[in-house]
Parts: sequence; structure tokens; C-alpha cells
Amino acid sequence: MSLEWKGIILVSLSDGSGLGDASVNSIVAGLCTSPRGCSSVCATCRVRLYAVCSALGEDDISDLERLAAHVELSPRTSLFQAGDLARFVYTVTSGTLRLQRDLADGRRQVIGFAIPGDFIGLSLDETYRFSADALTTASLCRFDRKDFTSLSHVRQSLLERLHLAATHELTIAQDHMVVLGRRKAEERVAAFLLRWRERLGRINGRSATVSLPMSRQDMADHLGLTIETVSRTMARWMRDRIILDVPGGIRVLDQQRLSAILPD
Amino acid sequence: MSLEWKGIILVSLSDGSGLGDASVNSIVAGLCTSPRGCSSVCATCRVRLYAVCSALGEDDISDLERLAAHVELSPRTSLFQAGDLARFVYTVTSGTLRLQRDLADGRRQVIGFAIPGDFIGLSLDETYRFSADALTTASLCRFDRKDFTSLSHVRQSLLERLHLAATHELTIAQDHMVVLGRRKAEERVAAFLLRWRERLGRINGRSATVSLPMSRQDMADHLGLTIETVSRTMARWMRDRIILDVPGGIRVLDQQRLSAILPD
DNA sequence: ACCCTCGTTTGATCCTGATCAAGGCCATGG
DNA sequence: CCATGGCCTTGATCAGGATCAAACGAGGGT
Repeated sequence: MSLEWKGIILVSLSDGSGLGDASVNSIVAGLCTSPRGCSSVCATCRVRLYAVCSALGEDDISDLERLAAHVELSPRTSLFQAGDLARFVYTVTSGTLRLQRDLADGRRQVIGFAIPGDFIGLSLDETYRFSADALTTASLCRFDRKDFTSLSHVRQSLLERLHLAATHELTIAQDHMVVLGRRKAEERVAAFLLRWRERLGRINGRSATVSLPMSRQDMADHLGLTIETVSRTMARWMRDRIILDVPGGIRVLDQQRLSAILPD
Repeated sequence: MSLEWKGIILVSLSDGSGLGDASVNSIVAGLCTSPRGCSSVCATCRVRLYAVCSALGEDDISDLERLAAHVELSPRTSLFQAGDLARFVYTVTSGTLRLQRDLADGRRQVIGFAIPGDFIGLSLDETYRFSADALTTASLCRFDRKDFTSLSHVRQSLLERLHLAATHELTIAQDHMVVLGRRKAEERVAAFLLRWRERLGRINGRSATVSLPMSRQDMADHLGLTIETVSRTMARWMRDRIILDVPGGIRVLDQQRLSAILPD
């Protein structure tokens, strides 16, 4: 199977994301022979302390850096498709991606959304079990899966951090099972908004304004609902002044009532 | 919080499970000072090659064995409850357990079922996020969580195997999200039967007869359905000669048609 | 300005699976 | 022997959310 990188911009666009020249450097990191020169990339990385990379200190980070390639995606482009040969693993450094599985008849399940600091590509299989698509402009650190695995054998702290990430993902997945299996429509939407806000808060700082880079359809496919149900639910909350419609997201006006929708 | 071990039989009952005297020895494994004496326990363990223990060879297994305590549960007894202090991790050696989360208003989500070889207790939290209850008589190897973690720092292969288990669990959880989010009632039941059969086949050998130690209610709570829907669906399949009712389970008569229910 | 398109909202109706209710089966114990 | 209770099955009815349908509104292109 050929690995086509549809829509990937391999050269950083200096789009004001703050990475700027560092991103350009990172593209050639795999070829970089100067330890001093390479270290500037991870040194300026905004997610370094949240991502699996945090496992490695100043002294060891260059081992990882040598393996890293920088990837930029434009909105609506695919990082990989379910079934593709799983050659790479990724750390998201900016933007939001959608992870989904598709059934033969067109039904979709959005497994989750990946945001800065998230690790993508945990898999036992030789192929990816889901597709990953950029919802916004997104940048990622790309590692060859084999190299990354090898390094994790040498630097045990990296393996520990990887295991932590997997366990964390598992917890999230199990939480979501409860939502999908036993929550009513309104509760599902509330659960999503509250958790999404919480997640964003952990990287951006807590805010009443919650950006929603995904479409209503994406939310519906994540929550096992239809787009109409999601739309109606949120419209009702807007009438009730629980949330406010803002461009690119919503603002939580009444956290109390929103939380109260979710019996726990 | 006090740790009450409701219903746990600490002494093996020699119930014909094949562990017999070895189980009795394992209870005192934590105190055992003779390497020769202790090693007999893991040496005769039927799940050793499937479980996380497989990470350790003949030479290192005694390290793990020294930490192990053997636990037996009678049917309908609890191993731990959601919210309990997570002091231990477990490997199932025989029997079936039900893992579930409960909502305040009585709704339940069965996260999954644990069978021989499965590892229970992966968690970031200080407390368990779900309850674990025995459906049948069950035996488990119990490890102090701290000790187990420490050992995994020393014996890297154990950490690797643990990470493998977590990743495997994650894959299963994500598969189940698709079932809960996008499958119709009939497809959910079919998906469950087929996967359960597959799982049992991996440890017992493939068979048309599938034992179902869980109740209809458990299946319903696993699949996000009601007991009536599960019952009606299986009753229809029995009329259609797709499956046959046998005590304690079912027999698959027509694998073809059962698989065909699941568009993939 | 116009029309497209795409995502979203809103309304009307339908249907799958939930809920309510009753009865069957079988093990246990008096 | 029958009473009890747990679990399962089956039937009747209901309703939450899906489906069908139409209109809206914000870009973007001509």
C-alpha cells in the first residue's frame, strides 16, 4: 500500500502559530548532525511538558529529536486512513484532529478528538484501526514507529510515559462507553461540552468560551446521535440562556445548570 | 476507606479447577523463602503464557511470584467497588468477572468481562474507576499495586507486556464504542456473541458451543440495550435456527448468517 | 448584485427499541 | 406437595430520537 500524504504541507507556513522558524528546522531534524542545533526544536515546543516527550530530560531529549520530523496539515486533510500501514506515531503540537472509524454502509463513529499534547498511533496492529483527519490547521511531530519503539526500549522513562498515555486513553474510552451506552441524548451533549471544556482548559487555561472546531455532524457521530438531535439540544440551551452562540464555539453562561443535566 | 473483601475465599477450595494444592501454596507466596518451593505455583499456572506474567522467563518469574497472593471468589461476590482505594492489581487465572460502572440513578454500564489471562486494575487514579464482580467461581493472582509497579521498573519486559495489555484493552474499548454508538440492536447482540466466542476460543480452543456466564441483564447493560431486546433478539435467532439454546450458553448453528448480520 | 454550496436549524412524521405488564421455568426450601 | 423468588420470555403500548423535508444563513465565486 502506498503512503500518500494527502494535503500535508511539509514546509511550515509560518502561519502565526508561534512555531515559526523552529518548525522549518524540525523538518530536517532527522538529518541534523549538530546536537546544539537540533535541541532548539524541542526546547521551544509548547506541548513538551504535556506530551510523552516529557519523559526525557534536557540530556536525553536529543535522542528523540533526532527521530522527529515535523508535519503540518491543512484543515480537512487526512493524516492517515484506517487500514493504512502504521509506519508512524505522532504527537500533536497544535490544532485539532478527528479520529474515526467508518462502517461499510457509511455510518461513522468518531472515536475521539486529538488536541495538542496528545499522542496518536498507539496500536498493536500493523495497520491503523481508525482514520485521523485535521479539523483545523494542525502540526505534529512524526516518529517512525519502529524507531520510537526502539528508543522506548533504551529510555525506560519514555516507555513509562507511553504506558501512562495508553492508560489515560483507556480511562477516557471507558468513560465514553458509559455515555454511549446509558446516557440520554441531552446528557450526552452535556457530557461532551463539559469534558471538552475541561480538556481545553488543561492546555489553554480555563475559560467560559469553548471553541468547537468540530462540526455538529462530528459531535453527533461522536455521541451516537443525529445532527438534528445535537442541534435541537444546543438550540434549546441557547433559548434557556445556559449557553451562548459565539463564532467557532459557544460560551457557557450557566455552568451550574449545564452540570446539573448530568446525574453522576 | 476500609477494604472489606466481601465473599472472598482466601483458601483454595480444590474445586476441581486444576490448581489444587498449588493455590494453597500461593497464598503464602509472599512469605515463602524457598525459591524452589514457590516456583511451582507459576510453573503450573494455566494462563502464564497469556497473561502479563509471560513477560518474565523462568529465571525472573520468581520475582513476580514473591509478590503474588492467590484469591478465590465465589459467584456473585465483589472483588472491588468503584471508588475503593486501588491497592491491588490482578491477573485472572480462572472464571469470569464483570466490570461495570454505575450511575447515581441505577443505570449501569458493563465496561467488559474479564476472563483467564486478563489483567485487572490498570488505572492512573488512586481509586478504582469501576467495580469488579465474579460471575462464576473465579481465581486471581493478586499483586500489591506499588510492588508491581516497582518490579515493572526493574524488569522492563514486564512494563512492555503491561503496555501491550493496556493498548489491547484500548483497542477493545474503541471497537466497543462503534458498537454502542452506531450499531442497531440486532447488530450489537451479534457483535457480542461473535467476539465473545472469539475470545473464549483463544483460551479454550474454538467451539460452536459458547458459554455465557453472564445474565441477559449483564449483556443488555454491556450493549446499551434492555433485557427484553436482548431476549427477543436471541429468541428470534433460535426460531431461525441460527443459534441453539444450551444450558449455560448457546451453540452457534449458522456462523454464516450470524456474521452476515454485522456489516463491517 | 446574484447564485451556489455547505452546514445548520426547525418542523412533521415515523419507527426502533424502551417501558409496562403478565406469565413461564426452574431451583430452593418449607 | 406447594410457595417463593430469580431469571427469562412474550405481548401490548409508548416515546425518544431518527428520519424526512424544507428553509435559513454565511461565505465564496461570477
